[in-house]
Amino acid sequence: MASKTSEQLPKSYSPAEAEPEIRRRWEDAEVGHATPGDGTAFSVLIPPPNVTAALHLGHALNNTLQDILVRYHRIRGDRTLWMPGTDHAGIATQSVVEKRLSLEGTRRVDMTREAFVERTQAWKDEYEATIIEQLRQMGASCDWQRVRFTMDPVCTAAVRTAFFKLFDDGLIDRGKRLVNWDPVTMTALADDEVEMETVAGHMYELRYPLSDGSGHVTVATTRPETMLGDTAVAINPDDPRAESLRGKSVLLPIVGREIPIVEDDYVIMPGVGDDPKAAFATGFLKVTPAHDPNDWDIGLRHELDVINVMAPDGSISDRHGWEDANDACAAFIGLSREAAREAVVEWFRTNDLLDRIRDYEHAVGHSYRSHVPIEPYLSDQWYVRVTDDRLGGEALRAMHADQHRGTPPSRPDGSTHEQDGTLSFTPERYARTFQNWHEQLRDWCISRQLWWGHRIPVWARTFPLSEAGPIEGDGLVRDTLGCTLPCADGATDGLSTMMRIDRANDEVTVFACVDDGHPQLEQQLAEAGYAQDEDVLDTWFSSALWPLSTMGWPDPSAFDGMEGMLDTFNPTSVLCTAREIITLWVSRMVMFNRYFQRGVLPFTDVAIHPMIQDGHGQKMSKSLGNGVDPRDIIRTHSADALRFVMASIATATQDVRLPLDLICPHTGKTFMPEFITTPGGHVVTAPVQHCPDGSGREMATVYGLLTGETEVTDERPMGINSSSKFDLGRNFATKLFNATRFALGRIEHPSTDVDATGLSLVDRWMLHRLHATMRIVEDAIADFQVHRYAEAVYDLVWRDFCDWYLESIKPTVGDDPAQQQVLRSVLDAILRLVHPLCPFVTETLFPHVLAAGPSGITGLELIESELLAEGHWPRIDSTIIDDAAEQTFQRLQSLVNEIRRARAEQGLGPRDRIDLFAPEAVVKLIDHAPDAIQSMLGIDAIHDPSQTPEGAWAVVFEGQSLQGASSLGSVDLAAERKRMTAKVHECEQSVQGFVKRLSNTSYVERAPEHVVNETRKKLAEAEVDLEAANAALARVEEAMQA
RNA sequence: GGGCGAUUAGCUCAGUUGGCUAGAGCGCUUCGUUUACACCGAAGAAGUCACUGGUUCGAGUCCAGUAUCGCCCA
Repeated sequence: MASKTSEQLPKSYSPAEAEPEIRRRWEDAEVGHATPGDGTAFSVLIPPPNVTAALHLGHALNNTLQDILVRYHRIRGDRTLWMPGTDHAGIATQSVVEKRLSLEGTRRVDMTREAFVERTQAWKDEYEATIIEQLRQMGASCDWQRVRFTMDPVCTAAVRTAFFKLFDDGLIDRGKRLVNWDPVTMTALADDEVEMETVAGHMYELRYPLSDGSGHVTVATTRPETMLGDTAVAINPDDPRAESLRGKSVLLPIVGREIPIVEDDYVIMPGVGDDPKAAFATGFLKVTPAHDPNDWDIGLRHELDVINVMAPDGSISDRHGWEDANDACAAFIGLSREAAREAVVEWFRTNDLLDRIRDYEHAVGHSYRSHVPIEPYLSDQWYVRVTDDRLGGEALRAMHADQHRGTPPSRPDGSTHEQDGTLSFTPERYARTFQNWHEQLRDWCISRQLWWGHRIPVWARTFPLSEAGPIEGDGLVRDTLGCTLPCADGATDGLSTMMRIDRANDEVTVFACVDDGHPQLEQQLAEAGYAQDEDVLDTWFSSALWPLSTMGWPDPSAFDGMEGMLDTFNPTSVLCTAREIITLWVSRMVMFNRYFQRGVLPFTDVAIHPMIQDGHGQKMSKSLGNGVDPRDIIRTHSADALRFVMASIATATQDVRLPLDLICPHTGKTFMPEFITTPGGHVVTAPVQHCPDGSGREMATVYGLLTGETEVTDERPMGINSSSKFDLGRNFATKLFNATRFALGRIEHPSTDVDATGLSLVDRWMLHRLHATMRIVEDAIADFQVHRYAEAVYDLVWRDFCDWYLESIKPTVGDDPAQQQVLRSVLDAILRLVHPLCPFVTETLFPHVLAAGPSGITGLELIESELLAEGHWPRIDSTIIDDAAEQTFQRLQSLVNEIRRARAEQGLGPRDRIDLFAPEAVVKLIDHAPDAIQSMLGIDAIHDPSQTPEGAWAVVFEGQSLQGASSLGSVDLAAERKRMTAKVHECEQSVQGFVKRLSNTSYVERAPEHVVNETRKKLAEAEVDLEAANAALARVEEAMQA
C-alpha cells in the first residue's frame, strides 16, 4: 500500500476504470461475509427482487439505502450481515416465460410440467445472474457467499416445514371461495395482479316477477349474464318497500328458480346519499354468490345457495355446479360470457321484462396478463387462517406502543412476550397502514393454479363414505382418529391429515400433509392412490419465511456455515422497503416469524422509502417504457453518482419525480425527449426521437419498441433512458477526487503530533466542521434519513472543505507541517464519512491518503486499514468542538462575501488586486486569518482608513465602513451608487421590520425573553449598518457631484 | 366509500417540538480559463409557502374547511 503516492493519481477520475478494480478488491477480501458470533449484530435482508426482469431504479434506491446502512454499521465495528437473494415470483415469472413461448409458437400446455419448470428455471438462472451482477455493479456489499433463492433447497425446506406446522396446528384451511380468475389463461390471480380499469358499460334494469303473482321487482345490474346463477334478490331493510315484500320470493326468469327476497344493508337505495351508484340503483340487487364477491358475502350472511354457471374458460356451463338448468337454459349454455350477456338481454327484451338500459361507467378488474376482465370464480383453494389470534393478533402485539392506536388485543391466556411492542415504522405514519390491515384481516388464499412455485405438500384421495369407518361430522373435519381409510389416521410422524366429509354425496376426501424430509411417506401415499395437489403456493408464502429460511430455519446446523445464524442475526435490524408491500410482505413476515420463532420478530425497524416516478408523476413501468436501468446510469455517471443521487432523493415526505432524459446514440448528448399522450392518458416518449444537434438523425425509444411502432435499425439506433438528475452525484464524486488530488500535492511533511488548541483559526474551524458533520451524519443514519446524510457530506466536502478550507490554506500550507497534518486527517476522515455513500471513489483515494503519512491529531483517531470498506469510523473527541472558531470564521465569511460583491459590482476580475482601508476592529478580525483573507480577496495591502485615496469604493460590514481601491485606481461610481442605494434599502427594510415587531407590546410581553433580546440585538445591528450605508452612499453622491 | 400523503423559486425537492427577513441542486443572467477541479470558480435575478377561515405576541409549520394530484384498502 505504501507505494501508492499522490503522483499515481490520474489527472482525472475515470469511474469506469476504477470501479471494477475496486469491486475485485472487495470481493477478494470477502468484505461482506458475515459469520455468527458475539458483539453487536447489525443485519439486513434484501427484499428479494423478482427474477422476472432486471432491476430498475426503484431497486437501485432500495438497495442503495441498505448498502449505506450496512457499510456504515460495518465500519462502526458491528457484526454486519446483508443477506442477498432473489424471489421466484410465481405468476409473474411464469407469465413472462409463457410470453416467450408464444413468440416461439408453442404453449405451456403443450409441454410437460417438468419441461416447463425446467424452461422457467433457465429463465431464472439468467435473470438471477443479471440481478446479482447489477447489485455488484452498484457496489452492494452483500454476503455473496450466502445468496439465496426462494426455491432453493434451503428455502424449500423452510416452506415445507412451515406449511406442515400450520396444517398440523389447524391454521390451514381448505374451502370454496371466489378467486380472481383469468378465463383466458385459466389461473387464479393475486389481488395485486388485477388492474382496475374504467369501462364504458351499461346498467341493465331487469324485471323479476314475484312468485305469488302480485307484481315484480326491478333489479339493476352491469352483468345480466350472471342472472342464471342468482339465488336471491336483496333489498335494504330501510327501504320503505321492504316491509311489504318481507318473506316473499321471486321466480327467476329463464331458469324458473324460486329465490328469496332478503334484506341486507349492503344494498344501495336509489337516490339516497352521495354514492354515484345511487343514481343508478333501483333498490333491488340480484344476488349471485358464485360470481360476485359482494354477493358472496351477502350469501354468507343469509345462507344462500351458491350456483356456479360458468366453466373455467368463462363460458356458460351447467357442469360446474348448476343443477337446475332446464330446457329454456339450453340456448345459453356454451355461449361465451359476452355472447351470453347479449342473449340474456335479448330474452328479457322479447319477454317484455327489460325496463331500460343506461350508459354506465365503472371500474372493472382486468388481468394484467391477458387484459380481459377477470371473473370472480368459485373454486377450491387453500387458505392460511391469518385471522387467528396466533397470527393476526401477534402482528398487532408486535407494534410499538407509541405507534399503535388504542390497545392491541391481549393473548387469550393473558401472557406477554419480551418482543411485544418492539416493532417500529419509519416514517411513523405507516404504522397506521400496518394496523388497519391487521384489524380487517381476511384469510389468505395461498393456492395458485400455476406450475412455477412450491408445490403444495398435500396429497388427497376421495373415498366412498362407507369405507371410512366410524367417523362423525360433515364438511371439513380435522380430527381423523378412528378413520379406517389408508394413510388417514393422522398418528404417523411427519404426516398430518384432515378430511372433508360430504354426506350428501356419500363421499369423504382425505387430505394428507407431509412434513419436510419424509419422502417415504409421499411414496406410501402415492401407492395408496393419493395424488399430490396440482397447485403451488402463493409466492408471498415463501417470501414471508425469508427472514427464517435464509438463515437455515428450522435447522441451521443441517446446512454448511449456517449454524448460529438465527441466534446472531434474527431478528434482523431493519427492513428497507416501499410502502406498497407493507400488507403483502411485511405483515406476513411478522406473523410467520413470531409464530415459528416463539414470538421473535423478523426485524425491529421497518424503513419505508419513497417510490420513484417519472417526470409526469407516473410509476416507472415496463408497459410505459419509462424505466431506467441502473447499469445505464453506472455507465454514464458512475455507481457512486447513482448512489449519491438515490440517497439525496430518499426523503420521507413524498414520492420523487425523476424526469426522464434520453441519451442520443449518435452524439452521446443528453436531451429532453418529445412526449406524447397515449389513449389511456399516460404521457410517454414519442416512438421516434430526433438528435438534439439538429442533424435530423433519428433514434428509437423503449416505448416505440414496446408498441411495435418502430424498430431498431442502423439508421435508427436505440435512445437510452437516463436522467440528468444524476449529474449531481457525478459532479460530487469528481469534486472529491480533484480536491483530494490537489490536497495530496500539498502534503509533504505533516507533523505527527498536533494538538488542536494550538492551530490556526482556519484549521480549528475545519476540525470543528468535521465534528459537527459527523454528529449530523450519525443522527441521520440512526433515523434512516439518508438524504440528510447526503446533504451534510455534500456541504462538508464542497462548501466547507473545497470552497473555504482549501482556498484558505493555499498561501500557508506549504510551510506549515501542522496544517499539512490537519489537511491529511480531515481528508482521511472525509473519505470515511463519505464511504457508505460513494464507496468506489473513496476506496480509490484511500490508499493515497494513507501514503501521505500517519495521522496525528490529538482527539481525532483514524485507525488504519488496508481497505476502507473494512476500515473504521473516525473517533472524534468533543475537545475538537470550537464554537468560537466557528463564530469567528462565519464573520470572516461574511466579510469576504461583502468584499467579493463589491469587487464584482466594480467589474474587477479575479486577478485584479486591491488595497483595503479598514478600521481597527476589522483589521483585528482579519488578523485571525490574514493570509487566507488576502489570498481569497486579492488584497495587496491593508491600510488605515485615514489613507483612503480618491476613487475608493465602500463596504459596509458589522456597522462599520471600510474602503477598497483597485490597484488600477479607477472606480465605477454609478455602480457604486446603485449598490449602496440597494444596501441602504435593505438595511431600512430590516430596521423597519424589527422596529415594528418590538413596538408590538404583546410581543415584548409574551414572547420568551431570549427571542425578544435576539430581535433587539438584530435591530441594533441593522441600525448601525444603516448608518454606515447611508454615510457611504452620501460619500458616493458627493464624489459624483465633484 | 374508508385510510394515508402531497401542493414551497422555471424544474426536482428540503424546511426537526410554531421564533427567518423561507433554503439546496439544476436551469437562467453577468463575469472568469498559466496559478486543484469548466463534471469548475465568483457574483446576480427569481417564492402572496394551493386556497379560505381560525388559534397565537408570532403560522410554511398547529386546527377546520375547499380545490387539485397521488398511493393503499374496499
